[in-house]
Amino acid sequence: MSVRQGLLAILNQGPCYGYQLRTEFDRRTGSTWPLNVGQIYNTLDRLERDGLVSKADIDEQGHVYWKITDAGSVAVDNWLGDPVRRSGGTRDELAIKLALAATLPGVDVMALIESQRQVSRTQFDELLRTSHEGATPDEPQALTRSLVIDSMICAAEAELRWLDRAEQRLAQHPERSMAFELSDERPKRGRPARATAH
Amino acid sequence: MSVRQGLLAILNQGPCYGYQLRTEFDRRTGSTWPLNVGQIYNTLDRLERDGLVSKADIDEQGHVYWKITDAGSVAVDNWLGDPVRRSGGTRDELAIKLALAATLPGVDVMALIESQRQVSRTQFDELLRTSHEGATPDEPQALTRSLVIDSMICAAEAELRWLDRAEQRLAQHPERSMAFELSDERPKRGRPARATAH
DNA sequence: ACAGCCATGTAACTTGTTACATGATTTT
DNA sequence: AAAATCATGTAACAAGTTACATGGCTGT
Repeated sequence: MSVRQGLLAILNQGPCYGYQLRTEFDRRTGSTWPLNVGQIYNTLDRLERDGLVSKADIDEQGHVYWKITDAGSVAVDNWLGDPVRRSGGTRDELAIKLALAATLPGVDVMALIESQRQVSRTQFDELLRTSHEGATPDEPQALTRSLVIDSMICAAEAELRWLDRAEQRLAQHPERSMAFELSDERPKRGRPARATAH
Repeated sequence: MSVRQGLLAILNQGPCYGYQLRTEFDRRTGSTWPLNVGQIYNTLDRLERDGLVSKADIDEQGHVYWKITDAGSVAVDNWLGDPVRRSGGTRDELAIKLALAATLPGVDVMALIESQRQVSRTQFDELLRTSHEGATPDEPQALTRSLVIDSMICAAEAELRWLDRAEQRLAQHPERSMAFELSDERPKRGRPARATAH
C-alpha cells in the first residue's frame, strides 16, 4: 500500500498531474525506488474508483491535474496517524527460505547461509559507500535520501546479524535432525495410512 | 514469491495433498505466518499452469496428491541456490512513510517517530517474550520457530535503531526546511508556468 | 531530421489474500 | 445431535509491476 498511500499523501499537499507525481514521489523518497510511470496512472484510477481522488482541471499545457477528496484527506491523516504494524503480517522471504531449507534433506544450509552472507555483506558495503558519497549537497532531497539509505543500512545490518545467529543455532544441532520427513500422521479420516512415496 | 516457492520446495521432498501442504508449511516456518488454506489450492493451480507441478494419484481416503515436475525441481534448486537480493527492490513501508512525512508541511514528524517507536518497542518486547517462552520443547519445530522469531527480533531491533537515527537527523534540521513545496518547475513544455494551487 | 525526454494512458499479468460453499469425518 | 476439524475447491479482489502505444516538445 505504500505507493498508493504515498501518492495520496502528496496529493494532499495540492493538485498534481501524473508525471509530476512521479517526480515528487522520487524526490521525497530519496530517489531510491524508481517508480514506473505507468503505475502512477493505474494508481490514480484506482484511487478515483475508491473516491479518494478526483480529476481536476487540465492546464494550458495539457497537464491532467488530480486533486484529493475529503475522504482522501481523511485517509492520509489515518495513514500518517497509524504507526506501521509489522510483526504479524509481514512475511520475510529470507527467513522463510532459510527455515524451510533447514527442514529439507539434502540441502546444505551452512553453505546457503555463507553464500547469503556474502551477498548481504556486499550489499551492505555498497549501502555504506552510497551513504557517504553525496556529502551534504544541501539539497532538501539529501536528507530524505539519507533517511531511506539509513533504513536500508539498518536492515542490512540486521540481516547479517541474523545470519550469524542462525548459523550458531544450526551448528548446535549436530545431527541433521531437523530434516523433517513429510508428516506420516494422517490422524483423521480413516486409518493412519502410510502414503506410498513415489 | 515465498509462499509459492515454499510450497514447491516442500513438494520437492515428495508428493503431498493440499491440506497437508498447509501443515508442512506451517511446521517448517515455525507456525509464524498462518496460511489461509484456500491459498494453497490457488497456488497449486498456478504452479500446475506453469508446469512446475502436476496432479498425482488420489489415495484411498480421497486425498488429492500433487507431485513436482522436473522443471519444478530445477526451480527449487535455483531458488535455494540464489541468495535473496534485497537492496534495490524491496520497498519499506515505514521508510517511505517517514521520509515522505518529513517532506509534508503540517506533519509533526517527531510525534510520528515517537508513536511509531512505542509500537515498535511493544512488538519487540512481545517477540522477546515469545522467544523465551517455549523453553526447548525438543520438537524439531522449535528450531525453525526460533530461527524465524530471531529474524523478527533482528528486524525489530533494526527498526528501533533506525528510528533513533532518523530522530537525530531530523533534529539537526532545525528549520522545517524539509517541507517540500510541490515543485514549481515545469521545465519543458511551454513556459515555466506556476500552476495555480486551488 | 532525429534522438530523447515529457506526458498520458491501456492491457495484461503476478503474487497474495480473503470469503464463501460444500461435504466427510471425528470428537464431545 | 452439535461442534470442530479435515479437506477441496471457487470466485473475486488488491496492489504492484511491466510492456506497449501514442503523441508533443526540445535540443542538437
